[in-house]
Order: sequence, then C-alpha cells, then structure tokens
Amino acid sequence: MQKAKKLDDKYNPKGFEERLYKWWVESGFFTPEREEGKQPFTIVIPPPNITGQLHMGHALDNTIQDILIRWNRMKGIPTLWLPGTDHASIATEAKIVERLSEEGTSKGELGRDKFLERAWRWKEEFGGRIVEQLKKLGSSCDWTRERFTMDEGCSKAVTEFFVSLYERDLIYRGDRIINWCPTCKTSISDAEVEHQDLEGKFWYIKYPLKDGEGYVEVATTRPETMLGDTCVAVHPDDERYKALVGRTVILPLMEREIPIVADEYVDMSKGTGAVKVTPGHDPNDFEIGERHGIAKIRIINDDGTMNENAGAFAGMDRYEARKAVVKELEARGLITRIENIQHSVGHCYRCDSVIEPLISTQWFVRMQPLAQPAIKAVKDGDIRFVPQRFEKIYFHWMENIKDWCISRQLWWGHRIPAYYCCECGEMMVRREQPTECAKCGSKRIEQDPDTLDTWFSSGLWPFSTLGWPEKTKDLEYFYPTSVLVTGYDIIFFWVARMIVSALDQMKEKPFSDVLIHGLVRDAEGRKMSKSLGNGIDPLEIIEEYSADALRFTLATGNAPGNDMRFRMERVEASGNFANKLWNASRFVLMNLEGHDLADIDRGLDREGLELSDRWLLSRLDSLIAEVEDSMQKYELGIAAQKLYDFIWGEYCDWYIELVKHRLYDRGSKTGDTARRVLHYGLDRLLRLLHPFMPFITEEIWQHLPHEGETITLAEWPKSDGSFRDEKAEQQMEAIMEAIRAIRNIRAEMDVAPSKKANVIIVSERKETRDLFANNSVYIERLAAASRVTVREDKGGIPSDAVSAVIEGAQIYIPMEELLDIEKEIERLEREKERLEKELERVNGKLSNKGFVEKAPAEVVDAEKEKLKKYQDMMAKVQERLKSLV
RNA sequence: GGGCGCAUAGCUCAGUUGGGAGAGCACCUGCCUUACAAGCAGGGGGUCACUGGUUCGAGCCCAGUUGUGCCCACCA
Repeated sequence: MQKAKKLDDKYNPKGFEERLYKWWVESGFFTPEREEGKQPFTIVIPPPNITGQLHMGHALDNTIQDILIRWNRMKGIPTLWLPGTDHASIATEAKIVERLSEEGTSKGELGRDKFLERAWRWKEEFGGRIVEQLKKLGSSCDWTRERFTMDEGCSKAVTEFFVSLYERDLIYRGDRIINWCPTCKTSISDAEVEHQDLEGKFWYIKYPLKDGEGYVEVATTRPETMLGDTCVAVHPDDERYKALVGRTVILPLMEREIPIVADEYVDMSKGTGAVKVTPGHDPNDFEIGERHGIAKIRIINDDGTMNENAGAFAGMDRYEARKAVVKELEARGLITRIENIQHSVGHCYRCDSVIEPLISTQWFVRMQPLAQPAIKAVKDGDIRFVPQRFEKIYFHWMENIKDWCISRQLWWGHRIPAYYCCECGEMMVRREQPTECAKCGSKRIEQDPDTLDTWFSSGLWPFSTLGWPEKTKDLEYFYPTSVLVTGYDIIFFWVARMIVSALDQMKEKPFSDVLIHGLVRDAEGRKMSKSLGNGIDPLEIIEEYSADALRFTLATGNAPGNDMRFRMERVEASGNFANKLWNASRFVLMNLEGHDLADIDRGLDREGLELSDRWLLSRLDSLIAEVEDSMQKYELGIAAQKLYDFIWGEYCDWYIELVKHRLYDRGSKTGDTARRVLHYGLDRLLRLLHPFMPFITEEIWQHLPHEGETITLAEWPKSDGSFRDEKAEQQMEAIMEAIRAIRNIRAEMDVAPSKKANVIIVSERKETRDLFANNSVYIERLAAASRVTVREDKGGIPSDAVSAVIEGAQIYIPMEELLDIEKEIERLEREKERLEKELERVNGKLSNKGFVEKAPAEVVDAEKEKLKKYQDMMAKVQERLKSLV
C-alpha cells in the first residue's frame, strides 16, 4: 500500500500528462495478454491518413474509443486497441505531386520507381506525425501492434482478396462509364463523387432531319457533349415522334448522320421528349447505346480537353468547347431557347473538380452478390448500429448498390495483381508475379499500371491488421472485433465495405457494434474546414487547457450520432471541473497526512459510520450502478455528466463540507472514519472518471494510498448494493433541505454572512426532532448557525423570527435587528403560491378517477404522500402568515 | 423525387423503458468561509415549434403542418 503523498498546489496538466503517457507505454499497460477462456474486447482504429493532421473529428473519434477501451481494460478483460495509418492514395499522391511541382519537376519526369521512393520517404518523415498527436490525446493503443495499410502484411491481404474475388468472377475488367477527375487524373468510385446543386443552363438544340424538312429538338446542360452524340432517342409510345423513329438526323457541327431510336428509358414528359444520346460520356446514354448497338465515341481527354473526335473543337478545354459549341450553334440558328435551371453536378470529393463521366477500361467489383450477406448480417442483428437509425442508411445503400470501380490511375497504392504478356496480350491475375506467359511462354511480362482504391485495402483492416491471410494467434483470439467507432460520413466508404469483405473472406462479421458519432462543427454550426479556416486545432486546446479537458468536452453535452458545436466555454467548464477535482483531492490528501490508516481500503467499519458517511456511500453505490448502465448502452455523455454532477454537487459541495468538523476537531471520535470514507469515495470516483480523464485521475491516484501499479489497470467499481441505505438518504436529504432553507432566509433577509444565526426547529414528530437534535452540528456548520434548538411546539418563539416550512418541520430564526415584516410576509406569500400550485397539481391528479384507477399503485401512493406533505406545509405557512398580519 | 435528423431557459445543448422541466455559459445578489475566486452561497428566467390523436397522464408515442440541416437518386 502506497502512502499518501502531497499534491501540487496548482492543477498543472503540462507537468504530468506527457510523463504519464510515456510511462504507461513503457510499462506495457496497453499491450494485452491473450488469456484463453476470456472473451477479449477489441477495437481497430479507423486509420487516419498519413497526410493528416489531428483534427477535432479524430479527437472525438479517438476519445470515444479510448473511453470504451479503458473501461473494458479496468474490468480485467484482455483489451486490444489496434492502431495504424492509411496510405490514402489520392491525398498522398496529390501532396507529393504538389511538392514535385514546387521543385520544378513532375511525376512523369521522375518515373514510377523514383516517385514511389519519394513517397515512401515522405511517409517515413510525416506519416508518424498524426500518431504522435494521438498519443497527446491519451489514446491507450497497443503501439507494439501498429500497422500501415501498405505494410507487407496488409499488402499481402490486398492481393489475396483481389485474386480470390477474381477467381470467383467477382472482379472483372471492362470498358464502362466511370467518374473521371480531370485534376487528379484518375477514375473515382461513385461514392467519391459529391453532388452539388448549381445554377446551370438548359440549351434547346435543333437536329435537322436528313430527308425532308423539319428537325428534332433536344435539350442538354452539357452542349459540348453533342459532339459525341451517336443517336437521338424517343419513347416508343410517343405519338409526336412515332413517325420519326428509324429516320436519320444530321448532327450539327459534326455533320454526322445519326439515327432516331425508340427507347423506354425516355421520359415523354421531360424536356422535348427527345433525347440526345452520348454513350461515351453519360451512364444512361451508355446503356441506350448498348441496347441499340450504336457507336460510343469518346470526345474528352483525361485532362479535360477535347480530343480529335471533337472535330474543330479538338484541343479546347471542355468549358471553352462548351462556349464555342453554343456560339457556333447560335450562329447557325440551331438554338431555339435557353433556360436557367438548377441541376446537380458531380464533384471530386478530394479536389472538388467537376467530374467528367467517360468510358474507360477499369477494374470493377461485382457488388450485388457480395452485398446480400452484408444486408443479412445487419438485418439479423448480428451487427448492430448505434444509434439504430443509421441502419436505414446502410440498407438503402446496400440494396441499391452498383459495381465498384476499384482501379485508380495513381502510383501510390497497391498495384493491381494483373499481368499482361507483351507478346500475346494474355492477362494473368496472380498472387505472385509470373515469370512467363501462361499462354505463349514469353518472358516479357508487364504488371497492370493501375493501383487500387484506398478503401479496397482499408476494407480489410479489421482482419488484415491481425495477420490475415495468415492464421495468426491474434487473429484467432481478437477477431471479430467488438465495436467500430466512426463518423456517419464514412458509412459507405468504409463501414459497408468492411462488412462485405469480412463476410466474404472471414465468413464472420468484422465487429458486433458500429458506434456512429456526428461531426464536430464550429461555434456557428459550420463544418470545420481548411478553406473556411474555421478549424480549431485540438493540439492547441490540449496545450492551453489539457487533454483531459478536451476529452471531457468531446464526451459530453451531445447525444450519440448527432453533430456537436465546439465552443470554448465548454472546454473552459471542463477545465474548471478538472481543477475542482484537483483541489478536492488536495483537500483529501491533506487530511490523510499524518494519520495511520493502513487498513484504509480494507472495508470500512460500518458500525462507526455517521449519517453523512452512510448517505455518501449509498449515493456512490447508486452512481456506480448508473454509470455502468449508461456505459453499457454507449451513453458515454450521460455517464460523464453523472460523474460531473456527483463529484461536484455531492462529493465536494456536500460531503466534504459535512465532514470538515470531524477532521478539524481533535477530539472527534469519527475523524478517521471520515478520512476512510473520503478516501474510499475519491478512489472510486477517480476510477469511474479514469476512462474520460485518464491523466488527472492517474496523477491523483498515484498520490492517494493505493494498491496496484496504475489506475489504468485498477479494478472497475462494481455496485453490490451493500452500501445502499435509503433511510440515510432520506434523513440526510431532510437535513440538507433545512440547511438550504436557512441559507435562503439568510440571503433574502440580508443577514451578514459573518453573523451566526440562532436556529429553532419545531416539529411534532419525535423522529424528526431526534434527527435534527442528533445532527445539529451539520446545520451549525453549513448554515452558519450559532445554536440549533429543537422543540415540539412553538411556544416562546420570538415574534421577530423569520420562518420557513420544510417537510415535517418549521424553522425559525429570531432577528435581533428590527424585523422587516413586509419582507417576511412577501417571502411567505411566495411560498404559499408555490404550495398552491403544487396542491392544485396533486389534487387534480388524485381527483381524476382514471388516474386513481389505472395508474400503478405506487405512483398513486406517491401522489397521496405528496398531498399530505403539501397540505401540512400549507397549513403551517398560513398559520404563520396569520400571526404576522 | 426518396430518406434521415433537429426545433426545450438569453446562448449551446442534455433529457433512452410516458408519472413533479435540467446542465454549462450568460445574468442578478452576497461572500477572499484555513481544498478550490478556475471558487462558495442564494436567486431570476421555459404555453418543451404548431395542430390533432392515443393515454388516467405526453418534452417523450402516433399522424399532419411549418421552419431548418443533412444524406441518397441514371432531375436528357
């Protein structure tokens, strides 16, 4: 047992947060043992991008995870929090390309190998930055197991997954319309396209018929695409166009003959009812083209300029071409009208460029068959979303899923394990690079130049990090993980794909619960973003306040799944709370000093407990049960709020004040009991608070008498109900009520704080009189009373006494100065009014036949009790009023 | 077009099995009381957006309305 040590006068988190973290890691407290027979608790971190800086979203996400991890670890459960980082293909590559351009060079000039060397160097240099920042937050990850999406094991997992899917025809290569980002110069998946509603124009264009007079009018928001039109489509039932189906129009500017076809896809009620079809640059048009076997012409280059198929417009940027096409059409009188409209335009989620749909050869995952088990797992409750409403979003996405374009025209990432024979063109998808062509035997083999979508590898994260595809002991023991904690913004990108890939490869869910949190917004409710410059740096908050204050702020004041506004006032409040705890602990430690309490934690002598002790211990037992209940339900904010309220409002404001006289009076027989209860209470509160505020709780705990090395491994408090004492709670509550009433009188009657009041308590009930008589010291101390007299009747009470009525008793304070009768009457009138309202409410309920008959008996009884109480109090108030007027 | 949130004190938000409306900050009054002025004590402040329904009883459940935010969608 460690002896009590003095705590610094001031709460100075800088003095210990870093020191403690270092010690925790060095001591291996975060590295679990695999204890057979024990169900472990596992979380894999959502791997932050190596390009990233810790922002508030990370801070929130990791605070929640750390709370869950520390809580489970204290329960004695083998607990693993597995950390790591993501290579973030597009983001990282963009960063390096930017760097190269600053140096006056480029990707192309450098070549693939040199570029990758450069990228790895960059990763070594900056990739660890965010990890260091996570440590500042107090994240209790097992750093001995840290992983990276592109390390050897994870890369092997990616290849295995790819080949496995390919072998079952769940991955294919083909020419499809994909989303092309002309800035990042790569394809991106549908999920990576962000739609924004923008002001646009709707141009109506005449396509003249080849034979005879007349024309077909079509409309478009992207006039430049007409250069790639290969037909015009109308609905087969459309009377207006029935005669035209099968005829030919001349595509203006290109002077190309294109057919008019009938297709069900066309909506007769929209636009002119005739649609220009550009199979090379529109997904729907692509489908129409397929159905009617017409040509698909691509007219836009990878960099967003027009290619040679655009005739006179070749070489222009797509927007330049748009203007030029419109101008030319207008000159020819082919534009009939222009409407201003709002329409949704796809943008790249990384660089915000307008996406260009175009045909390209890419790799795709067939998602539909893979989605079925993923839907079932959630429907069956095998995987649970918290809050549950996010399941709807998940189902909607999964049920409407389309094939996933996974190839990227980038260099930084996992290269696609497909190889081509340079001689015969044979394609081989292999786990290892083949040395010769399987078909013609040629040794000239080239690997597919493309890399995989970042999310393809992060989708394997829950098992690749544990060693898959190897059958490791970690994988066997820690998989499946317990809970995944993440924001709702990456449910599609990541959560859905982890479920899909885990069920496909592991045949077992990747996690049981998905705990979803919202976004951290700025004080005005705006999304924090670099471009707005409204981001608040968590590291600055840690620097200025403390990691504990930041964590507490993020853990409270917000319901699961909802966005939260980050306000400095709340951080300040959390910091004040830490300071309060610090000072209360200083008080306890000061009073433990010099007292031999060797057996301090070994059972309190329950016989010697005073009323206030029994009250505190009973309340604490309830608190433990309530916190446990809230934690079980992932209501971390509620648990934290309860701890805050208890520590500040009950332990500090009441209990410490209630025991002071026992500590200060040398003759007190129960001083040591008070010390033991103070210690016991503080110790339990520190443990309960530790998951939320790990640093300050450890620092204080180390100074308290304690057994065990660290609070991180101290046993989590359990409520066994043995301290529960309803009577003590009721009695203490009565005394507290009296103290509040007296304080209130003093404040309202302007009694100088230094002036001790003479308090007379009158009650007809002996039990009440005994209670106040035996515990008068509390009233003297906490309500600044010089003397407390308890009587059965109010004979002899001075006429200048001020009074208050509480349950079962009246309180009188004789005023030595002239009593302000008006003020006193005013006070009593207010009290009367309050009681009248209460009585009205209770009477209303009890006179309601329905209530008395149908409400549960205990609820009705409680109301009856209240009625009696209020009637009694009312009578006393009225009596007093009568005596004054 | 479809879906999901939110609307509670001046501000930011809790309020999870329907049973006397809460916190932090701000505000007012009085206090440097030997843990803490980053504090202590006392106080004011709310037809819980609106309408209807279910119920003995609704901030909470149901339907609708308004405002507001977000997500999804092949809105030529």
